[in-house]
Amino acid sequence: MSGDGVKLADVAREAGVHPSTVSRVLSRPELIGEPTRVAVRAAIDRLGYVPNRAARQLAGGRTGTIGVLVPDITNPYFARIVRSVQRRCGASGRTMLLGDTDRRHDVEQSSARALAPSVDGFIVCTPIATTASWREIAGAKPLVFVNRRAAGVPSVVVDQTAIVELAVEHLRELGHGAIAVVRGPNDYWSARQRDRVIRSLDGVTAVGPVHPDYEAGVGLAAELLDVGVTGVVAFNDQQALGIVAGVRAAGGSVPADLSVVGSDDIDAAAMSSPTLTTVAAPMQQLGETAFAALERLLDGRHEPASTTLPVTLSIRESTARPPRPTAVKGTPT
Amino acid sequence: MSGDGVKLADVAREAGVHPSTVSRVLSRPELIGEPTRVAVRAAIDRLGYVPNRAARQLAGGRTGTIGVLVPDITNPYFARIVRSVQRRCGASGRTMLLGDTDRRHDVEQSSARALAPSVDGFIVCTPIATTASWREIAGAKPLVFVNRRAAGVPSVVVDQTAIVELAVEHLRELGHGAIAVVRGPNDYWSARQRDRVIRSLDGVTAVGPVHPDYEAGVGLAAELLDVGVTGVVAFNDQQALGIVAGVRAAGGSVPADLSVVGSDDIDAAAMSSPTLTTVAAPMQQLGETAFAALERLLDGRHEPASTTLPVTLSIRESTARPPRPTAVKGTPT
DNA sequence: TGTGATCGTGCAAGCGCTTGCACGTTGTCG
DNA sequence: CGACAACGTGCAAGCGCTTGCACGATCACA
Repeated sequence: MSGDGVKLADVAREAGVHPSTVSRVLSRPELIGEPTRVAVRAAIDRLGYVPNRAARQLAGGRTGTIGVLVPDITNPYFARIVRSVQRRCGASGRTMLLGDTDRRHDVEQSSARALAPSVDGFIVCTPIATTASWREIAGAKPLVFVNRRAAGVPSVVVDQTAIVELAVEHLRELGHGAIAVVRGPNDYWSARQRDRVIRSLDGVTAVGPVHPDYEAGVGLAAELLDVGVTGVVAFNDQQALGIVAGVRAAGGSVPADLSVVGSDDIDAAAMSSPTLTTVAAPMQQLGETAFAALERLLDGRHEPASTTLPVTLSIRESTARPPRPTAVKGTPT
Repeated sequence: MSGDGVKLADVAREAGVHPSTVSRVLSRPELIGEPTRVAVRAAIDRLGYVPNRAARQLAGGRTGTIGVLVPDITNPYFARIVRSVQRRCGASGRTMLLGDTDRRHDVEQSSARALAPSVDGFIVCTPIATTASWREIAGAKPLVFVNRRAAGVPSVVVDQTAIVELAVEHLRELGHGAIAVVRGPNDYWSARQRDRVIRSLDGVTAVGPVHPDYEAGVGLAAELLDVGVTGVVAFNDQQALGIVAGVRAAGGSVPADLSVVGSDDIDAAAMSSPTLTTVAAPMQQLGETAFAALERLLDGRHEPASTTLPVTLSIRESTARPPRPTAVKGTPT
């Protein structure tokens, strides 16, 4: 009821024990005898005691807080990750400090540095594949990367290979022969992964690099139509939606003139028209896995392992058979 | 460069002054003589000193952190607000603690309580219009409401009246006579505001209450078509997009058969097809204004003022002239 | 019944910083 | 030229909690 302003000492007095005993009931209950423990617990919620984080951190060194860095919280992809991390935090009594780096690479580093003293560890979502300066931070504080791998740093990524393969395979099955895959920015880790796959695929045209957003997608549509492909795999859903809009603006239609596959499966993919066929990324799982990995690090179980999460194809309306089945584009024999 | 592990005392030694002097250079520089101040500042960035938040909070009482509570961070509306608050925080050297309440009203209260000891104040975004228990919290910690008003608590809201009026007016100008306005959930503050306006408008049918999301919008479409309205004002953009999809699913078309106006202007509104005419809410400004209000509170300038932010109509493709201009629906005279 | 191991709790020293107070210097005025 | 006011800086007492250590009680075993 009261709740605020109650401190450890008050609880101790109420329970008739020493403050340190109360402290231990909270942090290492197994050390305290059953009856005392019960009494202290009773006193705690009778008084509505909430530990003072600052004091706890100062004394104990641990903050009970983890920092999450994302390039842009308004991007539903990251918002989903953040939400799942936040939930996990709540469930384990931690709090989450969010840092939106505004897509600026330099901001990432500086906000990491600024947050560092107030967090136990970081979950860093950044598409950009620079590693050097992160090592310094990762060395000092536990750190988990999301969606980008770096030797020696634990990370959770989405299977970029599968994204491209699933999408292309789907288009092929529909009968598409001339397929384009849009490349992402050169400095994206995921883009590099995909590039590798794209190169390994026959009869697939790489387009770009193109920025993974709606506007860029719109701008891309005309080119795609010109090139004469009948199916395209966008870098993400926003871009895919842009392509759809661009095709329409150019007087074409999706999927009649061009089949479009997105990537991620953000909410808007199911809300668009036509609804977007896309390779769904397990964003919630990304967050949860990253959180679990970080917790393990915090518990001292060092294991800079990297997890790759699978993706699934979500078939909707933006893909269909090509105007007329084209022959597989390849080197004429 | 080193940076971490450097403490006040180190800086003091480096600069050849007493720790308290360094502390004052940081918090109340005007008390310190010019030369000393300069020397200390130099020492600070030579060593890359970053103050320890926990210690600072424990000693000073202030946390330098503000808590932001939102119902759902994956909702772009709130994401935008959060981002703008976060930016302001960064600019003023504070940090932001994000609490996603998962749309659960009970979670709001408990996470507020849990966060309370580690923040200087709150920005609370909650559509639900319960006040009682918040008073307790607001009494203890500075608090600013976003998008809901409550006597005695400073708040920043969007002009709900204008939303409905602008939208209806726009439809009328296009020649619509039979206009429906979708009501929001009864416990939303904004819904109650809008209800008042709706009632005051002649020839406007209130529909609902209907939940403000995509699915609900889809479900609503058939009913709207049946009722015979030619224009509808949705509660928000997600719902509007749902209505568009629902109309299409029912074999109709937007805006040919039904003009749809959304509210908020989330990114998806411009990315949908047809693009959505909507009443744009200044989400960034919402966040900034709330932040400014909270800062003023923190500075002791008590002023439980309430700000109402204006909205603007964004005309796009989802509204057009009705099939054929209908007579204004009203009581036959 | 004596001895040592085991368990439960108290004790007190900080964690890194802020801040009211005291003290020594200058500068100012009569 | 003495008294007094700024002014600038040092001093030290905490803020609320954690934790290594010490200590008394209890128990098992010989």
